[in-house]
Parts: sequence; structure tokens; C-alpha cells
Amino acid sequence: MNFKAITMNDIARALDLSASTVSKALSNSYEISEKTKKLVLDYAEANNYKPNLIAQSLKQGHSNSIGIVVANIDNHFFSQVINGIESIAYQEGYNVIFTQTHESYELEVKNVNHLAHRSVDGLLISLSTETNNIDHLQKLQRQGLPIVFFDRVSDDMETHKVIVDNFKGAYEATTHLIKAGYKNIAHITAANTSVTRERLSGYEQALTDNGINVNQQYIKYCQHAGKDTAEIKGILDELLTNAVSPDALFTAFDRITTVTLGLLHQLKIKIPQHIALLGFTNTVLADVLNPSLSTVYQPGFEMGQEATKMLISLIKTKRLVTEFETIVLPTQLFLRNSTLRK
Amino acid sequence: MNFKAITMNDIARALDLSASTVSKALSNSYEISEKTKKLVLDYAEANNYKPNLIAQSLKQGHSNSIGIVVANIDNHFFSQVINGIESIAYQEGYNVIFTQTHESYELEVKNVNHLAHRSVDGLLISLSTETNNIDHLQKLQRQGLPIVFFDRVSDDMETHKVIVDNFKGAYEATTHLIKAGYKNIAHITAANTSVTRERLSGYEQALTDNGINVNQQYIKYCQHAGKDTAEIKGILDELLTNAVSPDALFTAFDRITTVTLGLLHQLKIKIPQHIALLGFTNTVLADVLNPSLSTVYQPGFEMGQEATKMLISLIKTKRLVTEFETIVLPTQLFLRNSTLRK
DNA sequence: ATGAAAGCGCTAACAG
DNA sequence: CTGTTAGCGCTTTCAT
Repeated sequence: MNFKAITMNDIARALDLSASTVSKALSNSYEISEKTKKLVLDYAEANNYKPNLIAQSLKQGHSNSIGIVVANIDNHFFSQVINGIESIAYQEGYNVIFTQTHESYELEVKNVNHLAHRSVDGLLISLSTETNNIDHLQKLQRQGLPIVFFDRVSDDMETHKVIVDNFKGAYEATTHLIKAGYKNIAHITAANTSVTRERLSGYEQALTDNGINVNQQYIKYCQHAGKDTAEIKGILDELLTNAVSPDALFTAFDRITTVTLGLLHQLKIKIPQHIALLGFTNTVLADVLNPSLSTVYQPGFEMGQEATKMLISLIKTKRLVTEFETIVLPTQLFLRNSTLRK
Repeated sequence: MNFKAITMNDIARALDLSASTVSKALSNSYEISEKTKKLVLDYAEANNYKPNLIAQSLKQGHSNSIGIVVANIDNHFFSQVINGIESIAYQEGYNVIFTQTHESYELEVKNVNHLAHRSVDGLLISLSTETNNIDHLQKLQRQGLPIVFFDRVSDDMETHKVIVDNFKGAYEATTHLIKAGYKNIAHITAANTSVTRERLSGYEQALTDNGINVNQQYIKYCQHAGKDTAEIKGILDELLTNAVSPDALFTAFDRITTVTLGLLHQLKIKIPQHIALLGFTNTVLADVLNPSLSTVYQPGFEMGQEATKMLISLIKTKRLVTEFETIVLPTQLFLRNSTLRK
């Protein structure tokens, strides 16, 4: 059982023409007579001819498709980014292939290489939490593959990037908690990404600016951005048995935020009476959670759009690009019941 | 700016060998001496050689990749299915390419054809709500492309299918509402899919079996499975201004369920006091919604796994397959506060 | 206006 | 053990 579609040679043979004539007719070349064009087009139509895109790609050296690498698609933020990417890509005639790293460095390398050597014309990537080393990307960039970073970026490569103002988003969130009367604000975040560092400094700066000492015992890292519920459970246990248990949590990643909410429920901890909760998440359910959840929202759709526009411009440029841009989008703070004034 | 990776010919030229020797060395053929193998392997390693998968696919007529078509990835159910698919596919050495139809027939046709002619070895598909006609799939099947349906299937094609027991899931859900004391149970569902019909009959049968008349005014269809919030808003308005306003809602699709919850909140309708809510959804947040949400859960991960196993077996079979199987997985009913006894 | 031929990168049958 | 050759389906010169 093997997929066999009709080819140009089949058409050529059937109509007693040459393959090159058929090719030209199909692409509406001025060299071909109207009569022949019609003949070919009608036959192709009638026999459901579709060009073999693999052969086209091999011949042309490009494929009109772009590759996407994200941590997980079952994440509100990333799925919004993907929708933004698609919206621009389709409009510009590009197809989109996406892959998940599941926060694994190994899978990231594998997927990146697979995409590159399946001849995507460019790559859009948000690094996995495990990734420290971007050799795999640098090699491809040196070979001429256009790469644009979004969300979790690396300083080790010069290219276009799209991020949100993580520092400001975290600063505003933390400041809100302080103004609402919370004093002992813990921070749960993912290990090792650019996003981690920026949000952490926003958190620390807000504390400092309000005369609160940064307590290292209140800063907790998850290895895989919240995929491991047990790990977050352990972190909460540590925080809650601390000499001074925190009265608010500021969570920095989508999955960490929602998992934390679930765990606090299981522990029968009242929000915000016992502990307030505010986190980065793009869930559309924030309003209908119990309690409704104060969130830092990231413009995922717009991020996808901007990154894609930049990538396509890189793809289309013939000359070497050496001037790169980093777009910084604003976050939005939505205040709901999980951070009601103390 | 064009991606140029090192090729086998580059290696052959550099080492003064022929391309076929290099090819054989790289695939560890018994024909090649250890010395030459080492020479080639080392050079390839040092120069970051990666085979051009496009060329391999063209040559071999297959690509070790499978294509997935779903409505939307930002849907808890579908993203779980995708994770199930990946788990089997990777293990069997296949890569996965997925695309979204956004419930559009046109996009479905486009994506299906794109995948097929980009030489995926097989296709896994859940139909869009708009799809009535599966010519596009039948043509490909006739040409020998293995196709497996999951979730939203069609009777118009003989092939392997994986579904859940939609009738039973809906029957149990409706019966639960009745037993809990609800009398006027409305049903909001998506238009036009196999899933719609099966869940609708489960709902109707449960009513009938309990001596309740089926009221057509209580059965409402959304055109795009809940993507259009305004449409659901309109439906709720109609239901609530009905002569006898329903005291319970049974929603049949993931997105419809969560959007309905949000809209009831906006309308300041108390759940379950004013209206109970129970729906199909795979959201992991069901426990922490307000109120916690009674749900019909579908084993998405397992569905993805089963479908992929079947597809890969079809791909690997050389002879024509004429005996097809439909796997039916059970749903699970989770009772929470949104359907508390009246 | 049409066709012959070469080649994209790779594999495989066949020769040596 | 290594090389030559042909060909996957398509595009693109270059002839005719």
C-alpha cells in the first residue's frame, strides 16, 4: 500500500507532450499556446493532479513553509502565539509546521534539525527550559537559515526577537500585591530561561522599591515550567512550613499558575484570605475560576504575528542581514478576586 | 540569504570518494570498509552533515512522518490527543506534522492536500464542523494514502476509526441531571458532526427513558463548535427567555462548555441554583472553576495513541487492507458542584 | 510553441 | 570494497 499520485510525467505521456511543456502550461507560461494550456489544465483538473511538493522543494531549494518550536501546545499562551503565526503565514503564502519540545533540550535539538533538514525556509523558536546551549541553532544560522526568537530568547545569537516586557509585567504585579497589603510575597518560577531572569528582577525591584527585603527562601524554581505537579506541591509545602509562611504568591509561568491554583484548592487554603495568588497566564477561564484569578496577560497572538512578519522579511531578503531588532510588547495586568485587598 | 547545508556530494568531493560510497558508509553498509566508514563518519560529524530529508523522501517515496488534522489545538481535548499521537509516533520513528482547520471546510481541504503532497505517509483526521463532503479524503485514499479517523468521523469512508462512546457519555450525563432533580434540560451542541448526532441521541434517549418529552426548543446548535462566543450568547438568551426557562444545561463540546460557563457568570446566573451545568470538556481546571464543573471527560491521550497505532499498522502493511476496525473508548463522568442535587 | 537535457540530494541496482 | 549510473518529480536553460 503506497501513496501514488498522478505526476507531470503521467500527464505528459497521456497528452503526448513533454514534461517541460506540461510544467510550463501548469504555471501559465507565456511560452505555451492557449490551446495546450487548456488541454493540460483540463486533464490535470479531471485527474486531480497536485504537484509533488517534495520534488518542488528539492528542485527550488525552498518550501514556502516555516517551522515553529515551542515547549507545549497545550498552554494558553503558546496556542495563542501559534494562532498569530498562522494568521500572518497563511496570508503570505507560507505553511506552518510546529513541534513541541516538552521542555526537553534533546527534543529541541531533534525537532530543530528535523525542521531545518526538511527544508523549512525559516524557524521561529521559544527555547525549552532545559536549553543552555544553542549550538544547534548557531550552526543552522551560519548555514543561512533565518531564525527568529520569541518569548524565551537567547543572548547568544544576534537575530530578530520578540518578547514581552517581562520586567515591567512582574514589577507591576508585585507592586500591586504590595499596595494591596501583602507583605510576604513568594515567587514561583521556571528554571533557566530569559523570561525567568527578567521576571525575577521585576519582582525583586518592586520589593526593594517598597522597602521590602528580598528573601531567597521565597524564591522557588520548577525544573520544567510546571509540568511536574509533584514538584510544585513540594515547593508549596516548603513555603507553607516556612518560619514565616507567605501571604501571597506571584507565579511566573502559565502552567505554574494554574497548577498552583489547583494545589491550593486541594490543600483547602483560602484564596486570597490565607494566601493571595497572582500569576502570568493567558487562560481564558481566569474570570470563572474560584476565585477569579488576577493575572498578567501576554499578547500571545500579537507576538506570533510580529515574529512571523520579521521571519518572512528575513526569508525574503537576499542580502546578508546584520541589523537586528528586538520588539518588546506590553503585558496587561488583570485584577480579580484572587488578590483582593487584605 | 539561502539555507545551504553540506551535502553528500560535498563529502564525496572532499574525501575523494563517490557519492554512493559516502551514502553507504553513512548507513553503515556491510559493503564499506571500517576505515572508509570512519573517515566518512568523522568528516560528516565534524562538518555537521545532516541528510537532506526532502531528497530522501523524494527518492524513497515515503517520509516517516504522519500528518494530523484537527479543528484547533487550543482545545484541551485535541491537545491531549496530539500528545498521545506523539508518544506513539516518536517511539515508532515517525515525525508528526499537525495543522488546524479552525472548523473551516476550505482549510481542511487545503491542509489535507498540503500534507498528502508533502508526502506524509499517512493521515490522522478529526473532521471540521463544516465538512459534509469527504471527496478530498476519498481521492487520497484511492491513491493509496492510509487514513485513520478519530473523534469526528465519517460514515462515507471505510477505514480504521477511534471514537469514544458518545451515546453512552451523553446518556449518563443526562441521566445524572435527571436523577439530581433537574427537569428542563437544554442541550447545546455543535452543528453537523458524527459526535453531535451520537451525543444528541444519548441525550434524547435518557430523557425518553425517564418519561421526559424531548423539547426541540431546548436543542441548540452552534455553527463552529463554540468559537463564536456571540452565537452562544444568543442561544443562552433564547433559552432564558423561553416560556419555561431550562434549569440545567448539557453542553456537548469542550469550547461550548467553557464559554457557556463564562457567559453564565457574565449574566450573573447562579450555578447550579438557577441553572445547573454539565458538559463535555477535558479541561484540567474543572476542579478549580466556580463552581467546580461536572464534566464528561474523554480519554484524549489514549485516543491519540490508538489512532496512531492503527495508522502505523496501515502504513506498514504492504497488501491491501479491507477489514477495518472501529475502536470505541469509554468516557468518564466527573460529578462536581455545578450539578449539585436540586 | 515545444522539447531535450541537466540537476536538486539521495539511494540502489549493477559493474568492476 | 568502491564506483557508475539511473531515477524519484519537478523546473529551467537552451535548442529547435
